[in-house]
Amino acid sequence: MPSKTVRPAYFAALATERPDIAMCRAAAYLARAGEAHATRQGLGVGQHLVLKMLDAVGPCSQQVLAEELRIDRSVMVNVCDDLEKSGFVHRRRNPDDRRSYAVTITGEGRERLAGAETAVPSFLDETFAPLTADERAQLTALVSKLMQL
Amino acid sequence: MPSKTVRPAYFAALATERPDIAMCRAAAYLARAGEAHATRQGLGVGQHLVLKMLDAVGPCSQQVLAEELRIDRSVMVNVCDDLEKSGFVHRRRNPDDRRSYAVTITGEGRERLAGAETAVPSFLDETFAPLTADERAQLTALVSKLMQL
DNA sequence: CGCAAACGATCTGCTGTCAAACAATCGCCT
DNA sequence: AGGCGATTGTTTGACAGCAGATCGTTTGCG
Repeated sequence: MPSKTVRPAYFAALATERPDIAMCRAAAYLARAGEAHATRQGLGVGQHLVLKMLDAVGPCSQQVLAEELRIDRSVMVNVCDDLEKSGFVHRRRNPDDRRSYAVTITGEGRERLAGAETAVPSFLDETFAPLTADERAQLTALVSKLMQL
Repeated sequence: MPSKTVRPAYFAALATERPDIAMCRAAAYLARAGEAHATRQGLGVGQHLVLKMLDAVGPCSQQVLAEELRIDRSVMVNVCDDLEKSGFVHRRRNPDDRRSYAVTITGEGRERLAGAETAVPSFLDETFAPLTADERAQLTALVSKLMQL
């Protein structure tokens, strides 16, 4: 989208000097786009990620979900509450350690996840449109290395 | 920092599949590090950026500062308030357009900025330690292109 | 067995950000 | 001239994220 004003464009200079600021601003843009896409789909970003992880690795405690998805515990509570209210997961006590829940995805949850997943590629194509597939892969690799994965 | 548990490490897989999520998590890490560094220096991140831009391009309205630095207008109000209270900037009405301010950096503000700037390189070296200088430049270039700068 | 420490889930309070509304001012248009 | 939409700075309300305390449960250790 072209900018209507031909201002000094100081931000470009700042971005080259402060990669941390540039990353934060880019992430804010991505977060807004993702949130908008998620609400269009009627499924929150966190909810989507939880369903996706449960489908991939099986039942988990909220603790593991929170740590692995980098979502705060106290936020995970509400995410799982909403998912349970919608019937996409069910929580029952882990018989081996009754302190923890075994959060499990339901059949209905799998269907919901499948529907949401089909919309992801086009969303990524839109939001990462300025980058080629190769550049996108480079970016992913660099970010992963930054976080020491 | 090594992780104490050798869990499935699902996040690494998620990061390769969802670059948007990976970017958001990395940016959150950077934001936390930057905020911690800023409070150590006693100058907020936004305040630092405003001083830096004023020093680079001269007096600006809060609107221009907000748009260029990607800070919300209603946040910029408090940032400029604090800077003015500290004596680092002064606001006077623009005589040509009395709706807007001409926010100007003071001599004291320049001194404060210079002190804060000297601490930036070491901060960047710490937070971007996993990346080489070349990779850091690649990352910056990719992020800039993503935001179409 | 009894008790202290640790852990998982939840709740509460605080902080920061953003959207929407509002007053003052400007530019435009007839 | 005058009216009306747009812009600038500000205030307010809502909401997400996070730190810390709480409650129930389990584990370890004498």
